[in-house]
Amino acid sequence: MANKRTTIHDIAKALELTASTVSRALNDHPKISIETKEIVRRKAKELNYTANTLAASLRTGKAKTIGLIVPRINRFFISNTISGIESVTNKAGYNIIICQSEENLQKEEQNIITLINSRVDGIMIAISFETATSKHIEKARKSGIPIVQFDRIREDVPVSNVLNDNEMASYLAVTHLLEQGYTSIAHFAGPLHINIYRQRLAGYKKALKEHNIIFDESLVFENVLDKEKGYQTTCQIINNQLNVDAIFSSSDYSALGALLAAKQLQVNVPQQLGIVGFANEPFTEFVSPSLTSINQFAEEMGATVAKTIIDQIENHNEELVPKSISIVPKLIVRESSMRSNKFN
Amino acid sequence: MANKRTTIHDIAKALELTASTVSRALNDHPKISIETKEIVRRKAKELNYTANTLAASLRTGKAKTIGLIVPRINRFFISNTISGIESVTNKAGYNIIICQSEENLQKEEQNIITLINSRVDGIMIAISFETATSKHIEKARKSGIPIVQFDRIREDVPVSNVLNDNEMASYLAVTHLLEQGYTSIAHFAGPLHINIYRQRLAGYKKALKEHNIIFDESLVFENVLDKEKGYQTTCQIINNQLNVDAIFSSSDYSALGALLAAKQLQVNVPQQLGIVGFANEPFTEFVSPSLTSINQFAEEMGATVAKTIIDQIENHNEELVPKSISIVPKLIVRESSMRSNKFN
DNA sequence: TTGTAGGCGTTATCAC
DNA sequence: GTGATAACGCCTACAA
Repeated sequence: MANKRTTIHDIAKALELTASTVSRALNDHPKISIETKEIVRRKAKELNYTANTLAASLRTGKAKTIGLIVPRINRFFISNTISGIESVTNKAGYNIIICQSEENLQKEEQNIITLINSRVDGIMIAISFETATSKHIEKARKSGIPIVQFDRIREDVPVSNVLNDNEMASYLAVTHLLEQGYTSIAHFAGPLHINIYRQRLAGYKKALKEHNIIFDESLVFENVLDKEKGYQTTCQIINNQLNVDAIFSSSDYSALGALLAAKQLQVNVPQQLGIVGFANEPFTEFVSPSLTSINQFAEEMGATVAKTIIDQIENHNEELVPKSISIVPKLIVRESSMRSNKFN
Repeated sequence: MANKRTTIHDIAKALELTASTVSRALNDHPKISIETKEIVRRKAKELNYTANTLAASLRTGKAKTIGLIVPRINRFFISNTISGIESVTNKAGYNIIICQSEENLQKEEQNIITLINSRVDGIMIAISFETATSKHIEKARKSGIPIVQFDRIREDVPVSNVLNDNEMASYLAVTHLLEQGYTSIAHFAGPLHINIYRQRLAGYKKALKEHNIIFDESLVFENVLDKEKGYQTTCQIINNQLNVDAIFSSSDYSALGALLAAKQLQVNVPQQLGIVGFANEPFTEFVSPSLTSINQFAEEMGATVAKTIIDQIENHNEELVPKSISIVPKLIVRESSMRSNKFN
């Protein structure tokens, strides 16, 4: 086993050169002769030299590493976003260090500290459900480290964001339901202290308003994001004979729960109940009836996030103006909301 | 903006101490008085000090960082594995740097170099489809860096592995089909130069043998892993009237393709055709009929991978004996393979 | 075109 | 219990 790794000094010694020359040769410095570069490279390979990025980073102050904080890695949307991020960062020569907050504020705060200690060149973050403060992000920002927020963000932190246009997405979804002849649309919302769920609600309201339908608060069910909640809430709606002929859900999972409840209670989807979910999870295509949903272009979002932070890192204008980049999601119409086909 | 970050020297100066003392105080060194520790900590907080892990790593030779190479992050099984890994590494104070090989050998080789340059303390890897050589992994291993392979591995590299017991899983699945009265079972395999697909085939053969069914090579379809391939292959099987009454697939996606083909060609599942997939993707539960599959306990696998590499890093016995850890997956029986209920 | 010297921020090893 | 000093491996003025 190689007890000690070869350094540029070893190469220098073997070649009767100095470490500086070796360093420059390896970095393809213009003022080093081609021959020197050649022999240095050859020797490096021969001695199994591998550069020590750590030392270089310490010296240059640039770690060529970007931190990423997400609530959970194993979510369809998130993992696809990460995939998009990695593709871009990798090409640009950056590593990414990934942390999960596990929807926990304390872990998120700890993650930020860890990343700062690792001297990452920037931080990309999607906040946890619990994150109802901006202190930790502000602290990082004030320390001068580039930050980009995405998807779930704190709107009071003046940094660049990459977001889906959630309001537009909802608007499209609800408009679609209205055009299909549904008139009394319930909404399954998430926690409304999180931007994305607030925006989805806003789009829902906007579409209603445009169709002169009065917003009925009792049709908004907060915190209905998983299958069970969706199932229970839908059972309630049906059993209590609430006047509801469609559901627009902020989550495909609760939409699925709605579907299962309807099936069980013999309510026909889409005839008696239209359903639209959110996120275009893979299963939406395969359930029966297939589930109308919103495709969020996660990989593209990830790529945009990565490009934004890299741009910020490399063109570090002191007076950086935060950008807000919006990606327009797409409504994917499927069976669960297609009533008109059969009627018209 | 903080032009320069505070260092232990700044703290030392402010307190009329030396950097060594500050360093020791911050690291809770036993020989530093409690009072000193207190004032140092206070001052550190006051000056917004954040430790520079880079410098410490350079000095100690330990980066407290582990590299992870996977084919793609955005796969259900992989992202869940990563989640399990992160939970463990985080708790143990390690960062993880994630790279995607994108099923590409060249990228995988590059990833290894990058990780070595970053002086990671260890590497966890699941190889790409293209990886038909072990050179790059061997090179890393010989350089003395701890490596753990998982899921998709090169069997000729003498390092520790964490694997699903794919053979057992297949065996369970096929035995289940046989017990349901299916007698002529086709197998959708993956590329057979990859261990997991070879093992799945082996389990398939073993179950057949035990039931005295002669293995028929023409019923094994290699490289049928996605929905389209599954669909096409199943259409072929049905249209050519091959004598097949069940399909055991190495992938839920091709199993889904089989399901769709059967539906379209009016072949009843499970009565005329039993189907079992692999991986227990979320959609398997929701398609109709629901799909029998194999649950792989990805998070647990990830946790095991992380524990294994950390153990190896921290108890670095020169003569380390590679371990092979096997996790037994679970057969999840659903509608697509339950014929007996209706017959018996 | 190459060499010299110094420092990035820590920590380890001696001293005292 | 604390201080002085050197070293981890690399990069970069500045000098030659």
